[in-house]
Amino acid sequence: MLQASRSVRDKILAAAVQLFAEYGYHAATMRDMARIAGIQAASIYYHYSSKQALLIEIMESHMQQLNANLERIVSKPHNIRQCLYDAISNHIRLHTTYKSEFFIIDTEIRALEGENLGKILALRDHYEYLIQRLLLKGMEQGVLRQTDAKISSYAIIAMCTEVAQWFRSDGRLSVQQVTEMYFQMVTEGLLMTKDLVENQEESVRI
Amino acid sequence: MLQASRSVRDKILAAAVQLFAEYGYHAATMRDMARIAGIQAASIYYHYSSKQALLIEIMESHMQQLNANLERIVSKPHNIRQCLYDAISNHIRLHTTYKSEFFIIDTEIRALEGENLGKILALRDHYEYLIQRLLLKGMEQGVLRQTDAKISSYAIIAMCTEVAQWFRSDGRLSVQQVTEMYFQMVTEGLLMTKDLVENQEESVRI
DNA sequence: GTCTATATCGGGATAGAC
DNA sequence: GTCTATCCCGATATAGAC
Repeated sequence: MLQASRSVRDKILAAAVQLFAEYGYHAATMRDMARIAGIQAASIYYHYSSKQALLIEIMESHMQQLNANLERIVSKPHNIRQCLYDAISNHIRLHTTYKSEFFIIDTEIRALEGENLGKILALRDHYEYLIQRLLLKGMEQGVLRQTDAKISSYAIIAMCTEVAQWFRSDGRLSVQQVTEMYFQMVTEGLLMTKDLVENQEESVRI
Repeated sequence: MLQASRSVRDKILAAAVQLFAEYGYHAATMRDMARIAGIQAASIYYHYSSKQALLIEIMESHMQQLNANLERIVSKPHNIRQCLYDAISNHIRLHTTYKSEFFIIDTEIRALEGENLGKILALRDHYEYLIQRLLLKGMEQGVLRQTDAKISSYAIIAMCTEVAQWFRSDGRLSVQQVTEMYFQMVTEGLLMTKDLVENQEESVRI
């Protein structure tokens, strides 16, 4: 593939990401996309066969990256706590770095046609399976509380995914700060523990 | 308003809820809506001025109900822990009872036009404000750990909202079971605490 | 209040020149 | 590879009869 053609392809894809995220798949138009990419609408079809082809490319490539990273994390011989931290870190890092792309994945599943829907659902299911297996392993080892692994995985994924909706890279919090906050929330929850209460009382006494 | 006209109005609204949730606002058509309601497309416009009017009615009424309930909960002189439980319970109960409606609220914000967007965002902001105030009160009283109230509120809301995406009223879990699981997750997290480890060891020994 | 008929528009996609 | 021109369809919404 020639350099010049790749560049236009990328511009089209970037424009699609921007418009799908801002207006939604159905409300985004090929004409607007072409305008942003600096070409005519018809020229898009030399690079992509349809609007749907753009959607599936955006969704599939990023889901695959998310999954590949998680595969690598859970296959390492780390302890469960570290694995869980890495998994949350990966999820939040990708969802903040590729904010628009993952926002599209999160909100445009309904717009997938034919076998495209199955492809993306399979990737999502596999991701959930990896998280659930991690949680179950943690429960077996006695590191994690006994909970319903499915429900816990949904809760973790939902809260970490939603970061893509409000995170600003020029905001007051860094990706790492957010990751640490979410990890603490997932592992320890919000309630003050007896230990902490005692520590607090001690520090007040001292 | 006559009884006969109210009935058709409700059928149209129900059809809109179903189609907006299934296909998304822009992909849902007035013709399909009319077919489901058992009338012609043109007849819808006697009851609703536009497709957008249907969307805002669905979103506004349910957001108002969610907010009104939370207002009532936080104004009661309960302890913080109970208030937090009631808040989570209210959120999950409404999101499972009016699954499609809240799914629309969660995914079609972008489809709101003109001042409608501002109306819904104001309701959402107020809801977040009430949750944050509850969390801050809990921190002041030493019942809750010191965390960033904004971030914690986002995490709680995100995980409880997502229940609407997978919950089935004929599934294996009741609304109350789900509520208790999520409350435990929010308050205590997943990690096994020292207390629990000791208890577990004791019960093994015994 | 509901209908039939239709105005009006904008969308995705294609044909074929260059 | 990119263009101009256009096809073709389906969408929201309106007009006006009944």
